[in-house]
Amino acid sequence: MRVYNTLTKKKEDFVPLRENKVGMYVCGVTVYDYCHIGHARSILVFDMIYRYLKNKGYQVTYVRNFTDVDDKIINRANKEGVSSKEIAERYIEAFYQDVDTLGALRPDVEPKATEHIAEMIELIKRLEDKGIAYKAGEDVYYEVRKFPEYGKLSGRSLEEMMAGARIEVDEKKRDPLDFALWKASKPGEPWWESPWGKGRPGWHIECSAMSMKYLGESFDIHGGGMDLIFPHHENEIAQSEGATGKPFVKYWIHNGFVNINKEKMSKSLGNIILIRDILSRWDAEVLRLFLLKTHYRSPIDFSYDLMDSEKESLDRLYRTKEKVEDLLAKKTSASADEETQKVVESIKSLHNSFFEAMDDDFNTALAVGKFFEAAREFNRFVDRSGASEAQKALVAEAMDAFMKDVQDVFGILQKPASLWFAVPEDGLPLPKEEIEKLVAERAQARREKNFKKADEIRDYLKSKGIVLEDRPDGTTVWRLQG
RNA sequence: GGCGGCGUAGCCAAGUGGUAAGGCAGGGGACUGCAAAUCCCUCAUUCCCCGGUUCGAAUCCGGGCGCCGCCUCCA
Repeated sequence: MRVYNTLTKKKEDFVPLRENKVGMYVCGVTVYDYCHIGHARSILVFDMIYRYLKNKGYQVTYVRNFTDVDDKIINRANKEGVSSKEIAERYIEAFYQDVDTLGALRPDVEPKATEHIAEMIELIKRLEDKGIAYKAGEDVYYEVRKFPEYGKLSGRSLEEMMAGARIEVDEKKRDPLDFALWKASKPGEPWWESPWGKGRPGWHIECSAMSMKYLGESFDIHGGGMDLIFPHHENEIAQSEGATGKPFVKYWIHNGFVNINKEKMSKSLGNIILIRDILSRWDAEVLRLFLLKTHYRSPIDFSYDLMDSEKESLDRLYRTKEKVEDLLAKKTSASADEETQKVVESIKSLHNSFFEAMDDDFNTALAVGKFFEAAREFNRFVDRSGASEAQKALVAEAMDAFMKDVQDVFGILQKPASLWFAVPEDGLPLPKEEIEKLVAERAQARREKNFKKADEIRDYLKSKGIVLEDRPDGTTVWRLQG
């Protein structure tokens, strides 16, 4: 398996530090508001990576934190006149609602910053002892000039950054790029006792402290959105390696951004789309497929139209799944004849290509394409050949094996097809009884060759948004349009 | 100003030296009483433009145009 490493700017062979074990840390969210589509991408990209590593047999320890002490939380709390704790708890709960609906697997550990203050203080003390951190007033800063490799992740030198610095010069800092490890708390802010007085941690130190606590001083994968490369991850490296003298992370993985109409989503542009808004309109699997069809490092442009067309794609895969389910239900023991064998081999070969694509830096777009090709092979055999049900079932088994991995790794096609196509009991354009009565009437009319009446009924239902599908066995199924 | 990315069909998108995956939409056909679904064919002689390297380039090099991100909180 090869993985693109932000640190080296190259694809590298993936070799975990400890055989068969993978430690993975992903920067979670600051809990001061509802999560948006950008968070969803990061969550789902790393969910896919976590799922794939497990699927390949690695023993993965996945850690994702909550930043529950931060300026933005404090501001929100003050604005609402409640405690920071209350804000954090509220949005942690909202976060869980969102990720659960998205079908993202829970990480193995989900540490909160406020529960690891002691570890952070410990780490800051280590840096202080080494002379890398300095106290300035009640604050403690990291002295970037003491870490010669500062800038290695983001690919810039201190000199370049100094030249282009738009950072306001803080009198207390020795250097404008120095960053806070510990901040003295102002009145009304949460605080903890520390060797430097009452205060709270800087943002970057929590990830160094928590990742090393749960994964060790050196671990395999650290991920997050592209925007975290600088300064957050750069500072994490400086803190961790500065303290331990050991390489912090082997592979840095960063996902691309979600844009709205080619523009970055931002509060100031007012183009934020929340996860919960999307999930009220589409099933989470539609969003997953939408994201999967673009490589995780590329920017992706979100739009409702694109989601609609992705829904069409998924429906198609579910129709295929429906046929697989039906065939497996009545499977019999038979050995494959020559034609069947050919199709089975072809599907297996595509199944294999799926893994090859995934092994190449998680090329989900290619991998999804392979599954669509297999679906076509399967449909062609099942709907067109004169093969027996037993032979078709053998092909369905090969397709099912492929689909199991797609479900496992991509988190799509997880429902029974009947559930996917199930119509809601309420909110139907017509009462369910009436629809079924009309469908039965039409069936009668068709038996009597009264096609005029049959078509009238079908057109009427169509005008109400109900589509009929006559099966070869004489039955008729109905579905809601799009 | 510094650093980085991108530009492939109507739309989305994979492909980084060997002759353009896949999906959505569209057109034609098979199937069907007619449809729907499914399948087949079709839909980029060409990958932003101009030069160059090469037997061979969407892929490498040089120049240009356009879009975007980071350098400040940010997934």
